[in-house]
Amino acid sequence: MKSIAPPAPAIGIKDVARAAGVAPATVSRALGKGPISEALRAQVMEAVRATGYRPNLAARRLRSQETGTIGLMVADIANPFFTGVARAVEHAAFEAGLRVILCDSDRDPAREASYLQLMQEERVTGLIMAPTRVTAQRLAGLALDVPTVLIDRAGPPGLFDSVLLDNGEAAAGLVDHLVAQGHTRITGLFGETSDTGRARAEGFASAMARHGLAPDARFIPATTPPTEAALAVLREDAAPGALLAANSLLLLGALRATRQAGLRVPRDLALCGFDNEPWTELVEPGLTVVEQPLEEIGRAAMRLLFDRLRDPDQPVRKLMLSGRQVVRGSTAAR
Amino acid sequence: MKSIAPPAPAIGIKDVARAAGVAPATVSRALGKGPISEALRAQVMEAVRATGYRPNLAARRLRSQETGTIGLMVADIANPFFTGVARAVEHAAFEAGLRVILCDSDRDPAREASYLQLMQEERVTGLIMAPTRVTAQRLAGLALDVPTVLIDRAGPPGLFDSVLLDNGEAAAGLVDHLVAQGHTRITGLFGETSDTGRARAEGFASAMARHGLAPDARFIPATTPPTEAALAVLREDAAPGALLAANSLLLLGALRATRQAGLRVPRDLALCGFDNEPWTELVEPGLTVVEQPLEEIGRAAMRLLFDRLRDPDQPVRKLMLSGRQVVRGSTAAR
DNA sequence: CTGAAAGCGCTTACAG
DNA sequence: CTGAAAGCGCTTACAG
Repeated sequence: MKSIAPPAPAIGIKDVARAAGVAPATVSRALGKGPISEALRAQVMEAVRATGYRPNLAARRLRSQETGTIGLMVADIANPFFTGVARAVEHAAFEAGLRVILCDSDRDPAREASYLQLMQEERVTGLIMAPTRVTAQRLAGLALDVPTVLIDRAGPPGLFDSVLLDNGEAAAGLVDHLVAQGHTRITGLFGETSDTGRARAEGFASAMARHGLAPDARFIPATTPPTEAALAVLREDAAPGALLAANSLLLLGALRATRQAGLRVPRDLALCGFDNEPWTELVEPGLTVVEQPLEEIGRAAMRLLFDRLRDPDQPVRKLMLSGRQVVRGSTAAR
Repeated sequence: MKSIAPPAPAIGIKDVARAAGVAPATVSRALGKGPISEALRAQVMEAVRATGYRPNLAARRLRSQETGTIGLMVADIANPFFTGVARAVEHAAFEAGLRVILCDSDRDPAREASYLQLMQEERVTGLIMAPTRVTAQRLAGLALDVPTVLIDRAGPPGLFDSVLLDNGEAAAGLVDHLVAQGHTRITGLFGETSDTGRARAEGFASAMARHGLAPDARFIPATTPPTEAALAVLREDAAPGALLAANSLLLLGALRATRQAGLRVPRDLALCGFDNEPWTELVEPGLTVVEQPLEEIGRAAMRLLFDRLRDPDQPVRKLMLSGRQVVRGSTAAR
């Protein structure tokens, strides 16, 4: 039995040129932006159709030295934050006629290094990346010769364009809201090894101070199960009246802890935190959260990248976007 | 002020060859798999290090006619189903030394067509794709000359390798479970325009018949808000004792409907459906669902693709994976 | 095992 | 506006 698919006839620009009765260069011009008469262009396009020609992007890239490709490196594509950003980046890229190579680092610095190497071999037009803390620090000494925009973490000061949530402002906003609801004993739960956690803790502390309250910030090691961490706090003698969880894992842990402790929200304890994930609306009562503008973060990253490509020498920019406070039942006045 | 980054020195294989005192071909062999003495290889590697050389993948691809690239086309990367599959595909690709180009079709046939064209111009090694129904039908006449594996939808019979959940079996399993809990009046909610919905409806109907029960299957148009659709059913005179929702949107709608109707789950109504999304565990009571093996779907798709590349003439395969039933409070016996 | 030469499929100065 | 020629940076027969 013969193979159905022949071993690829491989139609090239020369075949099209022959079919159209023109030079290969003319075909290239008809397909691209080169100067060409309308008559010849139509003639060429017809030949393209007749031959079923498809440009070979590898050849085009090698010759033109432009890849039209964006690298997108995230820590975990299954995380809704990165998924949302990735979606926006992909869409912006499509509209700009660019391809995106997806790199999921899995929060593994070795994978990040490997992918960084790949991005350079790909000669990507630009890179949008959410580095781990480890890689972010290494970035300074890496001599990355790819225009890069960092998301979620700014990296070494002054070296990379970046876009991130205004974490301090967002945490402060949550404090303001809790205080407005009559709370004074507020405990904040923050990721210990997270830059983002630090930034949120600072906003938390300064807002508490502004209200003349004592900030009770707890830094939770990544190794401690969030539910246990929250439970420990709730069982202290001077248990808080409100809990602010600095990321969705901690918020989920806090919620589970309230259930295990038999506390009613918001009656016994107010609860709020970060990231407007679907489940935060569906639990009863719904949880008050700060929503990150995922779409806008992705689009802004692309915008910064394009600006950088246009003018490589412009000053480095750090774009801070405001979160949106979504108030739900978990912080209702008692 | 001068630019910090010089206009790219562009170190090529010839520069490395000169530094190592060998021919360019030798450098190529040292970097690749060509036969070479250990001494020369070491010599070359040292020169590579010294010069900071990075291979140009566009050139390598053009010459070798191998791109080492996988196209991944999903309907919506923000959908947890596709996110999970994408993650698995990305990881499998990384391990195999392949890159993945992410294509989010946004369920838009025009975008799909555009991306399909791109994949061919990229000369991707293979394509893994979740087509819309429209594109799935067109696929037969498209003369796609890229090895392709379909996910989530099998497409034209016998044309493409595919991997999907055994939807009929999964729906039947849910029916069996409900019946075991004592239910007889079971209504199924299915997406009207969805192939997946059809397959689940068939499993639903045959399982009901097997139990000697009358199947009450409702096909909900995509234009009808899920909550309203479910509410309408719950307000009928002969309201069901159990609801089976064939996708997570319908399940969410059903949940909201029970709340709006003031029904208690599972006391007044049992509820179950598809996709083990985080919120299904967090609502009270937790919802009984069928979990799709996302990781395995992605890995299996890659496996089918590799097999196809190895042997292009082997028969087309349709791989059906079993879902996992996650039983929670929403279907507890009353 | 090693080198010199050809060529992958395009685009782009260079002439006309 | 059009064509002939060169060359992007590699890999791979082809000799030796």
